[in-house]
Amino acid sequence: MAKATDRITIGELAERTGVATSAIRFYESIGLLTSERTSGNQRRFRRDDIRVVSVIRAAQAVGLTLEAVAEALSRLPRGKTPTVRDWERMSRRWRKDLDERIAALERLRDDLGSCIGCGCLSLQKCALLNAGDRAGEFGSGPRYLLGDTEVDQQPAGIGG
Amino acid sequence: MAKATDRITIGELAERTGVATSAIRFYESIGLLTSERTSGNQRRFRRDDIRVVSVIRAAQAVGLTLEAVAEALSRLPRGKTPTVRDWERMSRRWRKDLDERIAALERLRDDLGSCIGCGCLSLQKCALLNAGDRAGEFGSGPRYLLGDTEVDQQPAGIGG
DNA sequence: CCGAGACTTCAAGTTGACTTGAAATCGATC
DNA sequence: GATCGATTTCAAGTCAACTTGAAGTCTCGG
Repeated sequence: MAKATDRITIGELAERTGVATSAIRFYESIGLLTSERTSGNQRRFRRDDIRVVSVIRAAQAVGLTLEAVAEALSRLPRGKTPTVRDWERMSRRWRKDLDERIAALERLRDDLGSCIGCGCLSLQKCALLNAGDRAGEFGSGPRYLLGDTEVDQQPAGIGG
Repeated sequence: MAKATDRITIGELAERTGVATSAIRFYESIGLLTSERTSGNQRRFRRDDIRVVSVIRAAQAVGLTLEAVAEALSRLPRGKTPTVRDWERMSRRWRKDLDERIAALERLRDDLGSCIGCGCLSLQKCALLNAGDRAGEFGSGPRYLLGDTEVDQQPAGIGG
């Protein structure tokens, strides 16, 4: 599989994946993709890279950073395109992240719900607001809301 | 309520909310908070602002941008601290966002699940990967994975 | 063999939510 | 009234994930 004539241009890869060429170059620059060059220095990707790019986007959709994707891809045999088995392994791992992320949001939703239900804004029990008011005692803000799961949400401040 | 002696310094507000003073100044700079000044030009916040900051953080935890928070706060009577009723209104609205966000992630999880279950990586049916391979026909990438809900995920590129 | 359009590199810009640093001033305490 | 930590302003830096622009080169259909 993957004959030499199978090579595609960056434009084709972009079209097939719906990802901008600039993004693809960026992915290559950080090592998520590799390519060969024509005699005229133009990139030629393998058809399989369509799948790699799709995997990257899927991972991002799950909420993973490109760094995490790189980590996952680096576990594959050198430069190999993910196979069915590889994909299964990855998606299983990513699913765990997804589940945790969903759980965190549901936790938050429930907190919101109890807030609405009990009118606890008076700062006695409100799970959301109380975090701020207890900070004086505990020395930490509402951060716990961001989930202590290993989903590697930003460490302290919300926006990196 | 809110006597003149009730004013707190930025440091105190920071400590009580677990938010850095620089972040608080930033919030004020974009109009999320207001303060008065001492004769020596130092900020003095109202005790109530602890709650405002907590609301800001809670909103962020729900996934809202500061712009959205500003929008929500601007609906309050001029410069008023959110009351129980205000908070209920806000949290109800935010909950809708939360629900949509959760739904999007669950959709994604289910797609992942069917992928894992059916070994469809061969690009026949995989909801995640197929998006990339069908792009040639539809002219759009795996973007639908990012959710078409009004949750205002980034429009096209993932990282704005 | 030519021209249009795809491709190249590299630096700089973008967005959101802040943080960091410098240099100066304030204010509470001894 | 000195001291020292807290506070001030403002510009610039950070981070992720790209995008944009400029200026030049390649490729392919006719």
